[in-house]
Amino acid sequence: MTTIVLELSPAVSTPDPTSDATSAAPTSGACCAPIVREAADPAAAADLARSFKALGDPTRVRLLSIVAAHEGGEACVCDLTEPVGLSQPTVSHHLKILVDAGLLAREQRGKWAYYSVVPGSLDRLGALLSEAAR
Amino acid sequence: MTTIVLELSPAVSTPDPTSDATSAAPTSGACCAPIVREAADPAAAADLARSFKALGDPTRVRLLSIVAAHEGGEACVCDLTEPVGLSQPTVSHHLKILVDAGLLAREQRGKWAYYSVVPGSLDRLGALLSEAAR
DNA sequence: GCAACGCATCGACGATCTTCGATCTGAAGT
DNA sequence: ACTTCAGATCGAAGATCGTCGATGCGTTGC
Repeated sequence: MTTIVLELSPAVSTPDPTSDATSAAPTSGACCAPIVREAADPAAAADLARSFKALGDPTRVRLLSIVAAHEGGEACVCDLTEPVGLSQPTVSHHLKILVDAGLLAREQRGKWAYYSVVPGSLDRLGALLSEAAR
Repeated sequence: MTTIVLELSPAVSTPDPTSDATSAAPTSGACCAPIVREAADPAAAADLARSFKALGDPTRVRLLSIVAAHEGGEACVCDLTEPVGLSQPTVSHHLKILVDAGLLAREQRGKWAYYSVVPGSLDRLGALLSEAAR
């Protein structure tokens, strides 16, 4: 979901460059520096935060890593429950969060449920970070 | 802190490729596919998760964006408290979390505290994500 | 010295999250 | 049909988080 777009680029009409507020405010003037670019709007920020929150738990990072480390890039729950040392319901819970975040895909084949990393999902997040740092 | 390193590359001694476990398990065999690469160890995963958790809150994403949008890439608390619509203690709390995560830097100049984005910090996280997706 | 200002810190409260055991749902297998 | 197995879902307990008002600390100005 989500079409995460972080708009940082469009320059906001550069306000009158009369007062140079960069070099501190010596006496009484305001501390505030003018805004040069447009900040991310609340909706985009919430969207981004939702994705990062899914990666904000050590167990989920490990699950993602373990899935990616498996041959074919997929693994079932029984492959994951032991390496992380948590109960099966807990692992299922974390996997659901990663699926909801669009980072993992779930496919049921017979008795087992196979999880795989959604191609490009991590790259997309990484690109957003690099772009935001510009 | 942190020297976050996510080791996903070093191929673990490819186990005997006798049984092809990729194409499901038709009858009784185990569902498990072998591990091809080494997964991130718990310490690295916790380190990564700590950074992502700092970005896992909408307010903090906005703060980071607003700071970056200011001229000179820095802003004081009084610049941030109004755009996010939260109390000053709350904003200070979020800023501290971002500083602890190594994403923001704090510099006190006279009466005001100026926050700026740590150069390369977001790029580093983004690069780790792209690498992990390989 | 004293008041005003910017900001950090300190509890405190409610909300959310992580984890578990217990239970439910489907798919194989006998 | 009944049992078995993989996995999801369901409360519940405990921990963590986000937010606030109140307060403390350092700097600036009178």
